[in-house]
Amino acid sequence: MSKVEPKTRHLRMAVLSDVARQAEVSLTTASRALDPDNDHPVNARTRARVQAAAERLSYRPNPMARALRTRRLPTIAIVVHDVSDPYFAEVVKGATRAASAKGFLTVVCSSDRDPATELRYVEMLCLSRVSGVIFAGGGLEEPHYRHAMTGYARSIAGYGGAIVALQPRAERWPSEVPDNRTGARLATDHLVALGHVRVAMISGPATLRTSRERELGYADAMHTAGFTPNIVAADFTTAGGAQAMACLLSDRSVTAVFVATDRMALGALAELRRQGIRVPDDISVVGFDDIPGLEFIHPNLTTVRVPLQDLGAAGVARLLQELDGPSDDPRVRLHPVELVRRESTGLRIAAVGGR
Amino acid sequence: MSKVEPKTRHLRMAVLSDVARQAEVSLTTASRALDPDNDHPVNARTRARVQAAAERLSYRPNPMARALRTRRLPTIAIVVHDVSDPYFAEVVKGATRAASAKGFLTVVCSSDRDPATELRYVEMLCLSRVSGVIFAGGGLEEPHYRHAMTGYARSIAGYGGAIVALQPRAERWPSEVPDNRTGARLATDHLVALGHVRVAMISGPATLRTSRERELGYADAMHTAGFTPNIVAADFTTAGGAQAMACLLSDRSVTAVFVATDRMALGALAELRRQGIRVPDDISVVGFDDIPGLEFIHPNLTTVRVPLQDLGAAGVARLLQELDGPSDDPRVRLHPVELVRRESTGLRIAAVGGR
DNA sequence: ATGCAGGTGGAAATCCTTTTCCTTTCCTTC
DNA sequence: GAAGGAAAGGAAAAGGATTTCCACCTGCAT
Repeated sequence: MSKVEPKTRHLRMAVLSDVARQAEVSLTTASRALDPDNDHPVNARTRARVQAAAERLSYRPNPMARALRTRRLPTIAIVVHDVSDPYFAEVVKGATRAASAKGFLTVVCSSDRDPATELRYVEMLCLSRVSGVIFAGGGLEEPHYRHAMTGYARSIAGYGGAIVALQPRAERWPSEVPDNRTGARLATDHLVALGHVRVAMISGPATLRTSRERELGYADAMHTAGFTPNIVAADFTTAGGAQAMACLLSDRSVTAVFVATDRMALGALAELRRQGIRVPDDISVVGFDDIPGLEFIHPNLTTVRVPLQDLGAAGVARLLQELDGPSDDPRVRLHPVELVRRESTGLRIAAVGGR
Repeated sequence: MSKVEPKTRHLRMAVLSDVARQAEVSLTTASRALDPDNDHPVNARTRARVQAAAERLSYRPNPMARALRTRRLPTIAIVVHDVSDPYFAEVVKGATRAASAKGFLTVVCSSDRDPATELRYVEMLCLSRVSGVIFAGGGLEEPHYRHAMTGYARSIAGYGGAIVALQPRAERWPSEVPDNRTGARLATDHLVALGHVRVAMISGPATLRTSRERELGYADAMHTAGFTPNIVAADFTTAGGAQAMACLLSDRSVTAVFVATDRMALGALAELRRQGIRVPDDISVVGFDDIPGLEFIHPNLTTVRVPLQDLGAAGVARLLQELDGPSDDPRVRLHPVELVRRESTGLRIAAVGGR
């Protein structure tokens, strides 16, 4: 009598055959009528009837059964070095938001910078038949793992999955990457424009292409200014940044440093404070990435803004597009970056005897 | 002649029937021999033979087929307010690591603090038949969504999935939560021990139980000290923290502030710097959570350490345990927290006319 | 010799959807 | 009026594992 639903409503969810029965059509027709692509020959009235039945039973197709048949899950994966690194956290945020808008779930794989862990993740992903994998960090540049990685990549392609990179990876895969080279040039030019001559750079591991691209931009700018580059390599960690800074300080003529990532710049800043060197009065520092939270460190870091969330979202969009079949878009799409001036850079004050 | 594998190796993966054929047993026996639980009556020699065959073919069970049958995916989900908030990022990191060690993938759902988004996520999760959901943040306290949420929760339980909370949630679900009350007491006691009398608190939204628990701890400590509590509510954002701080500063007798989260404390610190008030000389500040990166802000924030990664890992462990059947463990497990003294708190310097 | 218990393992059902293949119907066209 | 073709929709297979039900065999007690 009342409108109360039967208790069992929630216990057993409607399946396609329920819909078919209710609409008095076969399973086939029901499936076809409900196909969002709508490209099957089914009578409009029949379709409406099926859709009504589905609606009434609040039918939702079982993703697992569907995945079993279509060979892929409506899920994408994003692999990063470290989810709790603000850089990756932002990228992941952008990616999950974009994915969920398209009805995809996102699994995140944080490799902790360990190639073996990353490889294990990729194997799991491959087995799980996720629709695609976005490499935001990692991606196994190490030659030792490259072979295994290639195997998995092939296997993913084999079942119709796609791969996208958000970092420069030798164009093996469709990529959405920040314009690292231009960004580094912008940062260096800014320091040069402020009158700095001995501009050093703290870079990342030489094996990572991101490091190399940023080094290239720095070198470009230094060369056009007629100065000689001075690069010291660190490892993309804050501790590494601090150490590199300390090492740089032995050369008392350095008055400006371009640091390849904000995280390392944070370490550099900490080292400078420890040694009682004022920023920007004694030394100017510019970072790269514009990770969130920079407004709480002092002095506020001048840096190069990378549209991190957009990058994540673009990765998802690209992945979905790849899934629809290969397009003729450029394989590598560059995302523009911009210099954001804050407090850590200032005019060089000429002084006797260096610094 | 050579040991090179046939080219097709990667194209078609071995399935159970291949293993069965190779081992000369039926599908049934193959399945049983490979069951990790090892609780089926199968002859040791037969089992060995099957396992050898599986090994040889590098067989991996298809998770989708398995999921279709067993009604759940070897995947867990974690829902948070915001993945790029360091608090959640740490929790997610701990969770993904623990999950992957057990062969589970982790999907992360970042609700951006929007109940509707969260609800959409939970529906997707529910449909996807993930093995379980961990609510690290969110969880739809809003009465308006509570009903829908309860429906999904029931549906998850319906197919054998589990739910775990990492925040105080009225004991509806098994929970792993930080000992908020003790932590707040520790923080307040610390300030009192330093000679502060007018100790104020900046708290979070009144609807969140985390806020309330921390308020309770603060009030406990103030009462035992014989002082009167003074709470101003903000919204857990940095901007909110700054605003609340500004508001508190109108009372010139306040010399110490306990802030319910580090993020808000960062905002408070920024406001203090803006107004030229020295920390800890003029005002002492203590936070809560011990999010990473605090070592880069100045002064280093004294805070209450919450074992964030452990919390995430504990959530996963609890979830997996829940999946094995209900245990008789206490429903809510409290995780100990500890005060970490840094630079933002100091002795109260008595002065004439307040502060 | 008969009966029973317990260890083994096979056949088939099950999970739910998509897709292939096929039949029926109806319309067009020569 | 026969042939050809398109539209509509049904039956069944496929996808790959787990699980239920059952049969067989061995060994032991009656």
